[in-house]
Amino acid sequence: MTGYYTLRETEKAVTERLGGLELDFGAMAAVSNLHRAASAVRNHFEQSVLRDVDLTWTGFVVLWVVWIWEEMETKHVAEECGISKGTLTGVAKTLESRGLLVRTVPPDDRRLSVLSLTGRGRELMTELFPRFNAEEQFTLTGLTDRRTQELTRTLRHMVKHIEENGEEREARVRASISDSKLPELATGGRQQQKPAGTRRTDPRRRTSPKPG
Amino acid sequence: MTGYYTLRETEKAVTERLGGLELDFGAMAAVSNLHRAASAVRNHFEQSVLRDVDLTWTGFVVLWVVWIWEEMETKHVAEECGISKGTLTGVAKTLESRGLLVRTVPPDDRRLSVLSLTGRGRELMTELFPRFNAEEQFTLTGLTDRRTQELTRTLRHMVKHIEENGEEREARVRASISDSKLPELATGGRQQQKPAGTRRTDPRRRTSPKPG
DNA sequence: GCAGGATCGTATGGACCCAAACGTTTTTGC
DNA sequence: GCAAAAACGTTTGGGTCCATACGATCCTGC
Repeated sequence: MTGYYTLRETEKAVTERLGGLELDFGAMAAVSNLHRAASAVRNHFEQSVLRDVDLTWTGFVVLWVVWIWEEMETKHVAEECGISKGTLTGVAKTLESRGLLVRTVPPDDRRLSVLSLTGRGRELMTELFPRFNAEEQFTLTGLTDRRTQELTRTLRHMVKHIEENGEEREARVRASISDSKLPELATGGRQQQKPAGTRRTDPRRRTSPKPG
Repeated sequence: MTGYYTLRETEKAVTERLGGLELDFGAMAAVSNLHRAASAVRNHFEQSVLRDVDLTWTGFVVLWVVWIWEEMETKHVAEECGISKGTLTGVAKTLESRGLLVRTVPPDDRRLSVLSLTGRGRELMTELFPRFNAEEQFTLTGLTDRRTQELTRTLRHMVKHIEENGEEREARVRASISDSKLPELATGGRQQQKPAGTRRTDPRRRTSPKPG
């Protein structure tokens, strides 16, 4: 039903492939199912509430954030939506062309750009969001309130941990990898020659979309 | 630290925006954190183990699936990876050009295309995957085995429910929406005029990546 | 045998997505 | 005051991603 192969078959195949190496299959299953579930949920929204209003997932999330906060600088919108500011530029342009959102430049700081919904944008969200929320409930059908809360708590824990310790960990991991033979293995010798020298300013996007 | 606004502020703002409407904030928080966590985890992998071997998330998942199953028809690879077959064509081409994977056409059915890793592809995964698994563990730091298992169980439950009931639900939701004023609202009157007539064959991608 | 249909992988177009580079505007240091 | 630095949104280039529309190949019924 779900996958082409069962869990047990997969684990067996992985074990064969990795022989004696010590692997944490529990962590593997958890992380794997995290992406599986997120993908299934997102797909469900795209195929139900979003499809006939012709909104992408990202477009909807942007509308949602701007709707909730009335108006917001693009930088913060990108952070809240979990996308890069460069991506947001394009998405906002699309939504603006459809008359759902406007961009304004505040006179006191003309570097900024502030997003806000149009009347029709607000009307759309007022009509759309309750349906969206109903599908959120649908995706959790069969779970008790207690289990849903436990799920939320666990996920929050992961997010917090990664946000607090991820950057340091990433640096360490990358250092270890660059000392290994992995890079040449991956590219086949012909190096990618990244300029790497001049880092400008703002890096790294936020980890995620929507509220807390 | 984490977001620009706190959870409580967000809920307050949502409540203001939706006044008396009945919303399930618990479901909202769970679904929201699901995406937040998935995004944080994926981002962590991209910035740690994948970055200096110059693999995208999707590229890695494709390699992983092909690695585990030795060789596999592209259709099934796409399903297992949670991407469309059209997307896979491009990704496979990229990986092939880097000498990590090869495509072969079986003589008995020349419509098919079968993927398998090259020697270097296998070597890469043997070296890379244990590091990947270590980061999976890292993302779950601080959770007991019991909580991790509970997380997995809950997520599996969601995936299963959506896979079994999603399609029907989506049809119902879309019917309800097309009876409402939402479509015109969203597009501003000027209809999108989708051809809509000729549905060919295979629709709908699989919901997810990686094992069970 | 041989049309018609089903199913395969691929090509295309448009949206998304990030990293990096860029130009403008504001802030900082002196 | 005024250059240098910082911060902003946007642009660009390359890759992913889906839906759709193919062309090619198998399969089916007659």
